[in-house]
Amino acid sequence: MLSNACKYAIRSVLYLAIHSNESKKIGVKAIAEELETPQPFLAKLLQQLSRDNLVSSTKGPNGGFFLSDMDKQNAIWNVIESIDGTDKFDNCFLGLKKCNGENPCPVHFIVAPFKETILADFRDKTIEKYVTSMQGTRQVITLKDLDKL
Amino acid sequence: MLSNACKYAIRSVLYLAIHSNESKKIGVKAIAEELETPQPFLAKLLQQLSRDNLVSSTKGPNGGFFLSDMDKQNAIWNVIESIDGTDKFDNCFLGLKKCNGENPCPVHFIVAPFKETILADFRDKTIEKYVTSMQGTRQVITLKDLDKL
DNA sequence: TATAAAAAAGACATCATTATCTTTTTTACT
DNA sequence: AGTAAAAAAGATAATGATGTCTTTTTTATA
Repeated sequence: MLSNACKYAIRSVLYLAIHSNESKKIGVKAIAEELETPQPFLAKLLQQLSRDNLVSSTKGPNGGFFLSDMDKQNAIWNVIESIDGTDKFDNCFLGLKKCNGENPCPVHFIVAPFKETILADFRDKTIEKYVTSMQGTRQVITLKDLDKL
Repeated sequence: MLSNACKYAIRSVLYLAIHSNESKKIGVKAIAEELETPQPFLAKLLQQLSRDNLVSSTKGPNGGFFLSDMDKQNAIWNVIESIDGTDKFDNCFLGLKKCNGENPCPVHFIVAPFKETILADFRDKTIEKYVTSMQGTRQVITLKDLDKL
């Protein structure tokens, strides 16, 4: 569904939302170690997110990445747009060019409700809200890739 | 979600389920033209499906591919196993190695119900039943890739 | 001002997917 | 038997995703 790149990016954004702020910036190295993702690859992704104003950054000593309060008003959807593009969410599960309620593929009505649900979540729920609901449960730990628990 | 290869394969199987039988075999060329997929690539996929006994074939003049009644008792799931493998269905949407109800990623409870639904459909509904429900509506036409309608 | 730390940028390497092309095997039919 | 049609198999090519390495730019601070 999502590329590795996009998964890394989403997890980074959520990680930064939880652990960083204007006065506590975090470097690529630390983020990559924490999320257990390839460091130079993640650097590219953070650059891209930075270009699209989804994460903030400062260069130089004590520099790093962080999420401003404004950044936290973005949605996961914006991250997906930035890294993968969102075309795939429009596409038919079986790859048909014209597939819709009028002219459905054999799995259309199985897949369509899910798309609605997940798209609504990704589009409408801000990063900030994600953090809130993560802190409600103990989901914070699960941003890591590994099974260290 | 599914690779192109797998989408082509599923559509081919459904196409054969509708249009072929023991005494009406169809060649790769015709299938590829009908579904508008790359012909030599589709040939590879049909070979793979044939090795896994998901489609039947005979060589030589008047040979071709077809679905026997037994073949029609398979599920879409078997096609996915054959072409893509089904690992991706076990994996977390955000790529976390340990993600489950006990230890959920931030989107776990959004994604999990869908997985159940679609997996049940893919695993338990036979090709034959797919054909029946396709013929109930007019979904047959939508196996094509293009918007000719 | 010099230095070092950090992101930004660009070039390169690797791998899987997608796709094509060629040769071989099988088999019906003349 | 010979031929032609079709799948099966194998080798090769093109592309995009993934990942690494090196250089440049920016900036805090000694």
